Amino acid sequence: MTSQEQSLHYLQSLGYRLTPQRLMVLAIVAGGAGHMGVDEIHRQARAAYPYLDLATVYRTLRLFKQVGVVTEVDIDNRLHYELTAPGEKHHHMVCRACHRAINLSPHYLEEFRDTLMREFGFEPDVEHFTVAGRCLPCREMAAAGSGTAVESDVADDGEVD
Amino acid sequence: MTSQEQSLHYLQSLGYRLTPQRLMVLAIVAGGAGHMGVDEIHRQARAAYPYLDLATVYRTLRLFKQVGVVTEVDIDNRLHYELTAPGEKHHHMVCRACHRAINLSPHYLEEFRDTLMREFGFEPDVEHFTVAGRCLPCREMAAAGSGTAVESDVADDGEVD
DNA sequence: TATGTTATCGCAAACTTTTGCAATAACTGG
DNA sequence: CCAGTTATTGCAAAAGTTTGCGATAACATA
Repeated sequence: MTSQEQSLHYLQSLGYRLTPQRLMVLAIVAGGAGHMGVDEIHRQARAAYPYLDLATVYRTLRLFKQVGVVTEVDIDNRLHYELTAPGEKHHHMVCRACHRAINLSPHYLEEFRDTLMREFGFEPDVEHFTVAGRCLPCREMAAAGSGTAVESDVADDGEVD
Repeated sequence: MTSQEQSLHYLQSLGYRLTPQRLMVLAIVAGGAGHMGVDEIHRQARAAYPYLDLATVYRTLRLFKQVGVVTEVDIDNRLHYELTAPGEKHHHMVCRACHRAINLSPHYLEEFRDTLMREFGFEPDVEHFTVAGRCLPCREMAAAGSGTAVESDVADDGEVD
């Protein structure tokens, strides 16, 4: 059985119902390469199933995230989702200049997690983790010229309002 | 000169203008104990200056954060701000069950930051950092009974929709 | 297969945060 | 102290996300 079918089975075992909307959203997220924006998921889903509401897409993705089927990434204040690949789990570093997301192996977080557990009894959600910052290309660009490693829209730092 | 006056001076030195709105917001955030929600800041500000718009509050706080005057904390999907205490800088652990924020010394992040810089050239924003997770009281409560260490509203995990 | 229970959906509206724009006010130089 | 420049404001509206609610459909049981 495919990993999609496994996910659906798992949902059902938790008492959630299998609906065409959920199948649809799962298929689309599984089909897309990398993290997809919510609106893109919605647009694709509506192509096949025109009545599917945006709110349903949000609710479905939130559920999928909760049970670990997808991973949520906040990119420039917008939610994005990707299929959780069990076994190749990873975290994200999101550049605040170019908004690209770079994968990060869980290895880099294990020690941090252990420390928090030991010192505070605080159990961090490290099943997924996003760090904001500045990526290498953008930092070099900033050092040299005016700010971003990609040509797209970017609110650079020095500006006023 | 007080730390508030220093902040204002600093803003001016960066070319930003000193407006009554900015003074007001700064005074309120400085006066409040701990992190304050945006609406609470707005409410208090309007008591003394009724025309102050919510958008201005958001813009002002974003500016303050950008220049390092305040620290932003995301608590349960809502922005909160507190005065940045230079010298006693700290990060936050936010419990996803009770939504309380626990302070975290920067010490715990230095090594993580160094690793990311060394391995990826990625410079994480560790001037402020928020980790989501579950605090000790909530975890104990969950192990025993129904989920949260405080009586307030909480979306517990097991529920559906 | 028919029936009951209730999770889920679609819709509309709320909520939080951001943005465009014209009017205003803070700073600058004379 | 006055006039010019332009950052900042208030307002209105957009954008992204969440929520309430009645209707519907998925699952369980008989």
